[in-house]
Amino acid sequence: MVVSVQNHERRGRLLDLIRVRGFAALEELVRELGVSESTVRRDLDALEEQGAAKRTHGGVLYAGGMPRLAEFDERQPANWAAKRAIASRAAEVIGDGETVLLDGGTTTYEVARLLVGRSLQVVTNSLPVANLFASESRSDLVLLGGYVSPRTGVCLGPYANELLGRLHVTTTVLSAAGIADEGLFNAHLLLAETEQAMLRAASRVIVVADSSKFGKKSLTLVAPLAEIDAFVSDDGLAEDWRARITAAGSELIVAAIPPEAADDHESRPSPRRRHA
Amino acid sequence: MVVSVQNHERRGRLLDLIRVRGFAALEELVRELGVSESTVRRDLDALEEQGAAKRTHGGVLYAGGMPRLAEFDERQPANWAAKRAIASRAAEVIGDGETVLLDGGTTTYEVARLLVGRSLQVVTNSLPVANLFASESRSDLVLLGGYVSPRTGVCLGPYANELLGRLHVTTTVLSAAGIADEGLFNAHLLLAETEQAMLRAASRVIVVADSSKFGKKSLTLVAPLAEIDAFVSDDGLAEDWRARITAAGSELIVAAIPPEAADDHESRPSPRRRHA
DNA sequence: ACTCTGGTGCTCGGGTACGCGCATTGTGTG
DNA sequence: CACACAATGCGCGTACCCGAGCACCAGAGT
Repeated sequence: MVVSVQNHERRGRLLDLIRVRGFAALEELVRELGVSESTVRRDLDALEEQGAAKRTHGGVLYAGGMPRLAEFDERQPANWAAKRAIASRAAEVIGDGETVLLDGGTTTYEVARLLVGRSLQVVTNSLPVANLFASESRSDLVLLGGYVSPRTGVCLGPYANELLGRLHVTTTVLSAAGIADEGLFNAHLLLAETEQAMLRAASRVIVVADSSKFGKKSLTLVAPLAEIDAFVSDDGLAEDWRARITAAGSELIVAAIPPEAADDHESRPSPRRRHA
Repeated sequence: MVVSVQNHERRGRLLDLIRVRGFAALEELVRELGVSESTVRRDLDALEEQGAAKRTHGGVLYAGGMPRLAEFDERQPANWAAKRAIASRAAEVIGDGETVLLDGGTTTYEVARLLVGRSLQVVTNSLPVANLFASESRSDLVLLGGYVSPRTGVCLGPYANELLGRLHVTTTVLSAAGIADEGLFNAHLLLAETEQAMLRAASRVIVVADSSKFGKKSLTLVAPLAEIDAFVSDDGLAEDWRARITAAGSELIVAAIPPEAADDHESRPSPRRRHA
């Protein structure tokens, strides 16, 4: 049983197309491979049987791809609405040409998404964030090295801290697991050290955290409130916390969770009704 | 257009499901959201109009995805068959529990894919390779930092080299742009320095290169042949080159390019059998 | 209490992808 | 030279998905 080399060659090209695009319609595969629809269909069946691809109606999805990080999978949609609103405001205060240091975390990841395509120098310890900028020619990317935490995909450890000690950035965007009177809290001991190094490396420090983080403590203290130049949160933030932030000498930026089509929305019972 | 609260809430959950899975069938969305098919369809239309998702026949694809690296997009399918065969053999000679240093490049990426799930300590300067291991709990991952090359997605520069100087690994898997009598060649000057550091850090150095690389030179010399412990290539390698490799004191492993569908069986991502 | 409007679910006609079977072609073999 | 086998392409019946239209329901405004 000798399978012709063209067969094998074509399936290689096929899997390559799927692999590169992540998803491909059956029609375009027919066009690009120059064979009939039936043949592509059969190849796709074979590939699916091998587990290399997953068929869908009208196309095929690459399966042998990259696994996903736990933290990004467990994301809660309600929080995500706030995160996106916060990220939008945070991205506004970053100017073109700046050198930006981006922390790990889901909120900073949203900030990073909005910064893609801008003319920036980006420094990060987060693998997901780095992926966003890796192929972006408009911005330079510096990645901190070190041990990579499997759950969050951030680089930790002495190497990252050491490299940070020799860098300077205009703005650091930090995330936090909790914000209390004592200051910023984080759940990871090594990460706290790295974030402290991030603080020292920056002229301006911005903390992005949705309102649920305020009043919570976590494993370890990262920095007192006074060391933070600006907080960005959502409009669910309690009044007393707004006062405490400004009392600590930090700027407070409150993002409005989009009332309508911008995206999903959960709190605020009745924003406005246009029919008067 | 003002949308109700439940509407937003549901669309948020919807987009979140899509975001996490990358792709979702319409049927499962109906089941998990507990609404009718029509409603899901309408939501999907809205989401597509916002550019957040892309509809396909029978499902929906997340659109806010990650851009892809140039080098991996331009991959030639013919070479890829050889690369996969080579990677399969290279992965065999790496034992469980080893500390492996993986270079950037498409061939080493294939090696990395086969190593996912094995019990290993992985060190790499390649962002795509790091992504493979990032969420893998069975193996530890250390990422070299530094400036990230937009085209290839590898970390370069003095920081990466410096960190390498303090590491030791059992096996380094290197790629090469060309292999001539003088030794290994590479197209990138900074990368050559990093690869030299990789050589020094390892007890054993394996070079993976398809047969087309032999006899070619590139921009800069990385290392003489004698410093390489083993070469892994495909059976298209000319006889005189096989002789030259062994004459230089290096082991030569020749992978048979599967004449049939065999390569699909052997180099499947899933099985982690070892016949070493 | 009435109405108006936006949201939801159901249904139906149309289109399209799917799977299967068959004819054809090219290649290796006796 | 004849045969077998694999692979491809085409055609057809079927099932599924899609879009539009319509009826029902719930809440806000009058």
